[in-house]
Amino acid sequence: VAHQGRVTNGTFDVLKTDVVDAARRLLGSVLVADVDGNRLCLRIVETEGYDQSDAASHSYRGKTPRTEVMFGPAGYLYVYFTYGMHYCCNVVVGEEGQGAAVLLRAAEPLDVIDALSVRRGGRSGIELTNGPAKLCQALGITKVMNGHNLLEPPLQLQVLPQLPQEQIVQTTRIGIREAKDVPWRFHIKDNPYVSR
DNA sequence: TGCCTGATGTTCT
DNA sequence: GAACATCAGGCAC
Repeated sequence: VAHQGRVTNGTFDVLKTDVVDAARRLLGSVLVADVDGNRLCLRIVETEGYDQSDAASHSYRGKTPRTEVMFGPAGYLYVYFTYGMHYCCNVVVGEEGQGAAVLLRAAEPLDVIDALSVRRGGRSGIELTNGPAKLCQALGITKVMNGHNLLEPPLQLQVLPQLPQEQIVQTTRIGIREAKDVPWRFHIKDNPYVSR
């Protein structure tokens, strides 16, 4: 993996697939984040898929200024602001114009970096990154990162080979009102950083 | 351990 | 004006 070294992603062609497949593919993949001068790797352990056919998705009612990035090419970051105080981030997937993205709900830090704890108000352990807004706060992701190309610093994505099926748990999504029964949440089995 | 609520601003009806 | 892809702290059990 890109530990301390160079990230070697050519393209995100592997993400030009349906949202469920992409959400599974992103589990176990690695984020490489530059936080206060440190290069830090995190393993994605929980994802949720959203696409235009889906009443819970921001893209459901078509392209707006807010959702424009969702309709762009795969491999870009879609960041939205919610509940008046939190940011959440998604990886755009599928073909351009499709309006599909995968919410990153939790990740497991592979490096111990104090900067993460500082950004999270002195918290530690699973509390650093076990939720979508916590993850954004820990990594310093805000609206200025909306539309960021994930091939480039300060936040890069390395898509790794898909995990074996027996390590993946599939459930309904969390914290939504519409389309509650759509089972497009995925997480790594028994990983402590998974929310709930 | 689990429910309830306040914080706080953008988007949509 | 209401809803919202959330979180943290408080209180009851």
